[in-house]
Amino acid sequence: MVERIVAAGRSVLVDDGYDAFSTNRVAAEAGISPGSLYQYFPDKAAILDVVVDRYWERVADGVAASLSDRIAGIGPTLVRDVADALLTALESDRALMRVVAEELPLGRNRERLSDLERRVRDLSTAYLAARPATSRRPDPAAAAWMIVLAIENLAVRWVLDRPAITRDEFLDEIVALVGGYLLS
Amino acid sequence: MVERIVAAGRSVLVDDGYDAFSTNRVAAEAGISPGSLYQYFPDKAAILDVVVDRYWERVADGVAASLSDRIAGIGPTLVRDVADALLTALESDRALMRVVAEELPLGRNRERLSDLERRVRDLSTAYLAARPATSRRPDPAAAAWMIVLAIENLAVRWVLDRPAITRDEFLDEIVALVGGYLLS
Amino acid sequence: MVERIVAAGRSVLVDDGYDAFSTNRVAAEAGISPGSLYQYFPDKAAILDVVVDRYWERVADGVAASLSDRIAGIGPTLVRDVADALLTALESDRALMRVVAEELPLGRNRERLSDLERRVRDLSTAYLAARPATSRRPDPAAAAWMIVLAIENLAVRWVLDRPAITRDEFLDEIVALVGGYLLS
Amino acid sequence: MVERIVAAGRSVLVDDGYDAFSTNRVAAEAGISPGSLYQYFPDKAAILDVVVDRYWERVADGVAASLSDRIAGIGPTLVRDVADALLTALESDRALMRVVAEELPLGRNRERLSDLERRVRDLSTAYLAARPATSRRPDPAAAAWMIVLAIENLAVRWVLDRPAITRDEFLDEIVALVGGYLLS
DNA sequence: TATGAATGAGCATTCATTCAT
DNA sequence: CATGAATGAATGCTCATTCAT
Repeated sequence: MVERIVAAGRSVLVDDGYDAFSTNRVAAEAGISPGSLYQYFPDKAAILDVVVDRYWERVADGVAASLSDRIAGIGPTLVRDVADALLTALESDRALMRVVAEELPLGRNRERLSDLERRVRDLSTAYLAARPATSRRPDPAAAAWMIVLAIENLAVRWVLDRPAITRDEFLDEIVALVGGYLLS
Repeated sequence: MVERIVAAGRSVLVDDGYDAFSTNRVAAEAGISPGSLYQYFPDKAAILDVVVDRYWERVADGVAASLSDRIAGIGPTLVRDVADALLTALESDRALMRVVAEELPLGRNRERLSDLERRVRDLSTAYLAARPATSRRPDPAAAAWMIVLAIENLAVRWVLDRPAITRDEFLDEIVALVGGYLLS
Repeated sequence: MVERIVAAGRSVLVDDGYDAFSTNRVAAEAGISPGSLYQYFPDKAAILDVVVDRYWERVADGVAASLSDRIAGIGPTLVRDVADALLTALESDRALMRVVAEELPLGRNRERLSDLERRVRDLSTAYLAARPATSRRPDPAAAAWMIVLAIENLAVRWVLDRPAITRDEFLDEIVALVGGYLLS
Repeated sequence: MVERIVAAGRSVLVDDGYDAFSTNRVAAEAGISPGSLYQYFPDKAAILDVVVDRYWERVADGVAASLSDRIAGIGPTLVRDVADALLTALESDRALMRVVAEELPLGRNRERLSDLERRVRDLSTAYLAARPATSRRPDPAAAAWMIVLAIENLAVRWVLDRPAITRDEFLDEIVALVGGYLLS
């Protein structure tokens, strides 16, 4: 039932936009009564949160999977593969992403997003600290912070804005950005 | 009077948040009657737009000033100076920035922000195209797109998240990021 | 509940006039909250329409009943009986009629009223066409139009203005008006 | 200046309808400031009243002229001529009449209209009382009341509804209506 | 006299939430 | 559990009127 409501929430968000995301609308879409919503969620914001969380969770899972794949045998394509995974995850539901990224107050995304960022950042920090040869940056934590946010944001914008760069070119640029940064 | 209303709008936004940004609340803050708002603005959104526009305008002006200062005698500190200017501009009203960046639907920021991005991007593209020596990146437009968005977002996040990096360190990292990228 | 609202609407109209017919006023009179109005009516106009329609419906029903009673055995008192029925129906809620006729934009009454007029006119036209002996008027449709409007308006004005003519005298005059007209 | 305002009021009424008849709109149309309206009229209703009064005054004048023309040498075409004059007067500003008759609360027309009705009714009563031969109706005042209202309303409706009767036919019917009535 | 900015009570309408059934 | 009618505070906005200039 929670599933039903969350799915309805996603539909409303994608089909009608954030402004139409009212409890009545979601309940109607879910085929239940407005009152029933409150048996499963404390308030409207909680429904939205779950819908949004689910999205970022999916993204985080995609990236994490790629990361743990790679962590075993770290290779020269680590960055590219992670960025690739991020792009793939982001694109998995572009309709929802558009609404989430453009119509929702950013704050609503923050907590989930911070989790993802923190996870990847911690991993990166550890990686950089463990392999001094890969980086000339003085502060591994700072470097990880820079890299993670830069990649995340560029990936989001690339998906959203569809600039005149192909996916492969974009990944090349990401690799260049990270590689050049670490070694300079 | 427009000033009074805009100032009141900023106050409400900063003090009470986006959800409290109602016409009555703004009018009360401005010490005028709700009806008077409509002598100067066609509707509520227009007030908000001006408040937000003013902020981004200030940011854009700061960056543009730094850019035109530097363009005369381009030196090795171009990137650092621009990033510095951006940070300074962003920090000029951090309270407002927090609300603008976290509570407002991103879409509302987009137009103004896109202007700024485009201006800086075009300038950067031209710069890169004119001085092939500064960059090994194959596509100047793509490189400019990468750099501008990366700097912008990192700067915003640095101001917002106040991570454990000093301002100077952060600027160093930005310089390293851009420099390393262009030369790799 | 629809009944409750319509009754409240009538009360407000009768007691406080058209200008006081606000959704809040009607809701208060009905002892419900403003929001509840919208569970049963799409907007304020719809409430007013029902109140007014109900009145004219009652009038139409009264006249129609008298008409179908009489149509079986048409007699010399047809006109008098119909006018009598009209008067009775009109008088059934004189307080409401006053507001409906004097404070409402005529346009709002027109549709309902036109229905009633058309029904009676069509019946009259058929009657006159079928019995040439009853009328020397060349055009039955035109004659029916004249008669119906004349009676309707005179009846409304008699009820509203309460002139110095008794009900019976008034009905006599109506009979004379119609009778004289048809035979001249 | 009063003229200017009244003319502006008429324009607004005719061009934009009763709902658009706001003090600001009228002032703008008159090319003056809203405040100046109140130098010449106590309130909005007063402006509307004058606009409407002017219309009915013109109608009354037209009818009165025809009446006094005819009163000298009364002839068999009295009724027809008066009805003709009424029609002409009514049609003199059909655009305004439409708004006045369909969008305005009837009450607003009443006073002026009552004047006209009373004048014609009194004249008719006197006429009928003075010439018993012209009427078999027992009560001249009642007969005058009937006739005046019937003609007035039929004329208004004829102008408004434009039914399938020519002007001449309509006048014939009016004559038949009145003539038949008085002699029956 | 003329102005027009300022007023502010009032309006129709929405919607997250509750609770009796 | 589920319902959905009922809620009512809150919203954005209007406009007849005033009054300092």
